[in-house]
Amino acid sequence: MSDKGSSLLDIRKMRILQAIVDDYIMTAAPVGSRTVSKRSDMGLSPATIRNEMSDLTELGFLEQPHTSAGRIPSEKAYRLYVNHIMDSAKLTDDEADYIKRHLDTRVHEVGEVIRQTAKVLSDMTNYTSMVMSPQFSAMRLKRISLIPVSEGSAMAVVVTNNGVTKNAMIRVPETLQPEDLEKISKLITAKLDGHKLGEAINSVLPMIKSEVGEQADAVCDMLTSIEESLSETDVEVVGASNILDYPEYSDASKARSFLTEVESGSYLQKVLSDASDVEMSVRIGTENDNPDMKDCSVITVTYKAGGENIGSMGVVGPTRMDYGKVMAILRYMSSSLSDILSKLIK
Amino acid sequence: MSDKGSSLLDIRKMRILQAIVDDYIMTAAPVGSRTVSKRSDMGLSPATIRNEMSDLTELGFLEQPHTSAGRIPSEKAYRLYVNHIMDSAKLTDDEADYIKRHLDTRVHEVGEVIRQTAKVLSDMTNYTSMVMSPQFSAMRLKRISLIPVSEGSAMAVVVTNNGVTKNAMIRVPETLQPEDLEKISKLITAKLDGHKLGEAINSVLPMIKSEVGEQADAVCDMLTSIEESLSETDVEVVGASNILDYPEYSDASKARSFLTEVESGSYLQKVLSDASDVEMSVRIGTENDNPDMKDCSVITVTYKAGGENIGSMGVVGPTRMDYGKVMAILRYMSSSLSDILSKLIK
DNA sequence: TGTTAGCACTCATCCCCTTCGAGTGCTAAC
DNA sequence: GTTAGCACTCGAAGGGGATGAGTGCTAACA
Repeated sequence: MSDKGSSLLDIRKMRILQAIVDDYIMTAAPVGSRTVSKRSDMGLSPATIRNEMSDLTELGFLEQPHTSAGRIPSEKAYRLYVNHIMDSAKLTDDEADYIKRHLDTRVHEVGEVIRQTAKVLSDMTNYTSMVMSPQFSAMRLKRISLIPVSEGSAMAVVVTNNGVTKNAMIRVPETLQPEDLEKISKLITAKLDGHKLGEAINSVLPMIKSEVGEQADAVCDMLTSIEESLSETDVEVVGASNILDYPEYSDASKARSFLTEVESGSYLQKVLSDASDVEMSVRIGTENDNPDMKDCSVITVTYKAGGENIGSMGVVGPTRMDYGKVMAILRYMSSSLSDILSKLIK
Repeated sequence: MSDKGSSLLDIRKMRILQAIVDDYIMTAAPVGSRTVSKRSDMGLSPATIRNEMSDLTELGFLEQPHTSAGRIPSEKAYRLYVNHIMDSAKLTDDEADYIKRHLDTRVHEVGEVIRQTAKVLSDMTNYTSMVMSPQFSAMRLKRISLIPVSEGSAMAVVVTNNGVTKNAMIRVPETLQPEDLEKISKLITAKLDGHKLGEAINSVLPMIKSEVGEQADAVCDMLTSIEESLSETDVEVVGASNILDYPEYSDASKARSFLTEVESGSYLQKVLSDASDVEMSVRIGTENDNPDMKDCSVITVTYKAGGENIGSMGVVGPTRMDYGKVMAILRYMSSSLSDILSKLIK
């Protein structure tokens, strides 16, 4: 049996597989030949479907929980479904409306927008949503202000040229006076203006050094720890408890390990970071290299501001996820968020 | 039968009740007379215990799931237990050690300390923990810096005299230039220095007004929205999924409503705010005026800095909670956190 | 040669029934 | 007042059918 790539199933098998996946996504119950025969309007008898399903099982697209149950899709099936089969759903007018109404464009702070986005995403999909805040590494700086907090520590407020801000507590030499910090702020703001922080450290720092004289080392340390702080990305996760609505997580220990993993956030953060350059990515089941997520799928999209990718967001749910709907929602949300941010941060 | 206040059970009933509550807290299973007779070294036969248990049931301290099961404590019993019966446990050396090792005193940022505290609290108790960040209303200001972000918006960084910081994005008139903001920052910092923000708005504002002339209204608006932002208290919640370890939450829908409530955070925030003046408070079951929390108990303590209460933290778990241990841990953590903050923010 | 009806077979689920045992409440004796 | 004894209760656990959804195979059909 020659397997010239999994996409080369004949049309009929494709349609049967689609019917099975669609049904299983809705019901979470193994799908039998009779059901397929009735639901897919192909005019084939259950017996014929059975033969095809048997083939599909042999090819690894279907699995049988036990002899006399129906079939459930394998990961391979979901992969094929996502890549080649599924109807790429359009949002209904109601759904688009809902998003428009709940993403309040009057909000004027980036963090608030991020939180709203996560909330809407989770409410609409009924899965767990996550939204990464815009990444600084891609943005150009406008200003860095050092504000004295106590002897030996200061808060650095970094503002980008598109109006996103972030703060970092840093240590400063105790000898530095508030006025010194103000001077340094002005100096590094003048020098860094328009650069990205990462490159600034290398190319601009030497120039700064020559001007600050004895405080050169201190300034260098400060910039380094600012850069460190800024490279930490915040992720807003909402709706983790939605997972309990799905029967595959009715087992408390499975739910527990999912929720613990989500609460720690480290894996999700990694996925979002990794996905920050592909427009849309889908990880199905064990494609997540994390055993706690082996029964989950994670779908991410990037969002932009000023034509550049500056962050990503996504949805986590059971592998039996409504891929079409979620992908449609994510696409729409991505462009909504990009619009809002572009306006917000000009 | 005269009931002169629930605390007036005779000694023997108290000890029996204690044995039952202790056992039930450990096992989550109804406790029978034989068990009590064996475990409590009172040298009484099961039959005698049965008579007492019957009385305790009549008095409302015990409940019977069904005729042939043992008894479980009622809320009233937990209340009595907490108020009058339980041994106020001491931490073991191991536990105290664990806290010392994991509350890193070298951390120099308040938010980080809060997060660590919540993590340790949840890890040690295996319940859900929550820690409120220090409240600004009680603290005196040292500095307010306005940093231009984009036309029409600025970030206000507020620093208290004990080194706690918080930021707020605010709108500013588009006509204001960066230099104006700098001037205003210096002015309000000079005037507000040492005052609490709330009182400052009323007493200091008039003075400021006279000095800023035409910008008086703008400054007033700015201060008002800063005050608004600062009065929002952040709560760090950790370990929500721990609840799934307890059999009383093996029912998915119960777990779901608990987790949803916790995720929203609004009730917990309310509890922490309400509890901010009593050293330790315990809410058992329906004493929480929130139906989703009717099977939970919430214990809170306050923490201090510079001798003043500036925040609170707590633990949420099933009513069958290890009150003695949790209260001991909270007491210890409260003083640890107070110490750390007092040092950190001098 | 692909499609279909027919049929025996499998196996999880449901329901009923029994058994088991932990626990109670009552009574009578110590 | 305390305790042993005993009948009674009732949930939990376990053991069959009965049910029915679904399969795979075979033989007939177009």
